[in-house]
Amino acid sequence: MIHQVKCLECKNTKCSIQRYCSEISTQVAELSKSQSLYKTGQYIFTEGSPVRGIYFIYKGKVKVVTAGIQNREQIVRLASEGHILGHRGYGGEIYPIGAVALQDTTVCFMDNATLKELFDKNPNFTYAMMMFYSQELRKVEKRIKYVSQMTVSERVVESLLYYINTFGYEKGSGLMNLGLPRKDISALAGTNADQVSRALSELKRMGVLETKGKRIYILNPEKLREIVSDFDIAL
Amino acid sequence: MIHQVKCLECKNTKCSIQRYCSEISTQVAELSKSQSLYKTGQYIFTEGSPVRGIYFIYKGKVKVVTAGIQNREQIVRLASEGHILGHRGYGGEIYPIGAVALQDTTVCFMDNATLKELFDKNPNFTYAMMMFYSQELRKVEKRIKYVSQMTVSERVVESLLYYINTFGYEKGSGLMNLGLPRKDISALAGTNADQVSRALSELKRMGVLETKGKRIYILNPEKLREIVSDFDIAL
DNA sequence: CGTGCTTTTGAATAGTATCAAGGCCGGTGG
DNA sequence: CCACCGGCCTTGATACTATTCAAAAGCACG
Repeated sequence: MIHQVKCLECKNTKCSIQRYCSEISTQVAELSKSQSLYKTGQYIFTEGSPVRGIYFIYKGKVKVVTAGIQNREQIVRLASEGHILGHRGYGGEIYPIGAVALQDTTVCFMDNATLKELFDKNPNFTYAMMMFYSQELRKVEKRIKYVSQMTVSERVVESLLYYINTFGYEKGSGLMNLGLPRKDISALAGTNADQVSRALSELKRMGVLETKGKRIYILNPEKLREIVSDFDIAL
Repeated sequence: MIHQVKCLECKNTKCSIQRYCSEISTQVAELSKSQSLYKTGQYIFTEGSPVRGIYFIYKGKVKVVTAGIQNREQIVRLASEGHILGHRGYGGEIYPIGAVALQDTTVCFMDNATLKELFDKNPNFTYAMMMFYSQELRKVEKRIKYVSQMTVSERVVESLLYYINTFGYEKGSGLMNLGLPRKDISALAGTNADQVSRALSELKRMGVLETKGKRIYILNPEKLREIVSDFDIAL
């Protein structure tokens, strides 16, 4: 629990609460909302724990994970400022996934009861959330498609693209923000660190990127997109 | 367009409209709803076509498909009586998937405008649909997990289980309703017919099922579940 | 400068897709 | 009723891809 930013004063324009809830409701929310800081590597909530509510990322970067077979970590989603966490659990008993801070991250939390009250008082908010879920569903299904039909190298490329779309990279050098270890890339691509290394070496030979230790520099994002262009379906 | 069943007289208790919309709204819906019959093999809507609204299965069985690489068909979902179709598209421009009747199927159609009106007048309906989307999201993510971590044989087992959960099978003989060709099983499991055949042979040797031509008899559903029990996560 | 971790690469192994051939139905027409 | 045909199913051989294990090299940190 840290310095509290009130919804009414919040500058995060991506937050659905601010956009779709009337002022009165926002004040209701204020009462029950809490804001917390999580340090790099810390769990915001864990897979299998009871659903207490929904989180909004105020600032920071997060990976959403699930434990696969033999407890191998699988990254389900990357999220940053303005994104919602824990919505997959809403309506269920326990969170089917966990969320880990990739850097120091501030999140707003709203418990189930408050959330329900907001839904009841703001049909527009409910509608907006429904549309959000619908969009998420389309995204996940696109993901299913590439997970099941791409080769390992292609999945690595897709992961890199997803990564720079979500977290960005330095326009000049091409350095990817927040050096993601190979282990994380492999958890995103659904393979192991060895294969990621091979795939990256191949991409180096093609001249689309450069690596210096664990740092990855994207030199030719266009060419990256070309590699997986066959899979690009309308979202 | 066939014999019309009015929402108010509809006996389909699974339909969300009937459950969550007030009587007045139901009458509004009545005006714009249409009901159509699709013959086996016929497309209810195709991937890539503009989103006109949402479909509800009144009676029948449907597969939801998407074209993969090299136009290889991939089955995204199986649906039967009471299930919703086309909701993934809602809020988007075009349907990201298509729907094909697996047997003669009657569906109710509701266009975007009517749907929006129902949402506006029935917050409970919006809320129910939101919860539905949330649940769908959890399901699809469970699917991602098994698609990316199971072996081919395991995916075939999972497909069979999914199939009998959705469409059922004769309790006595174990005969699966609606003989699904190997090609469809492979489209569901994300592989080809050859591999499905191998997996089925293996299952035959294990004594969990029997085949007679294209017909599949499930002898030991419990043992089937055991095979993939490592992947069972809470939904 | 070690020390420990991550990355990279090679080699062996396992798993999967593809191709081809043969067999088994299921339907059609003589 | 039976013979034929076409399509689907099954299975083997082969090529390819991915995983695993092991070892060496590189980097980060004290």
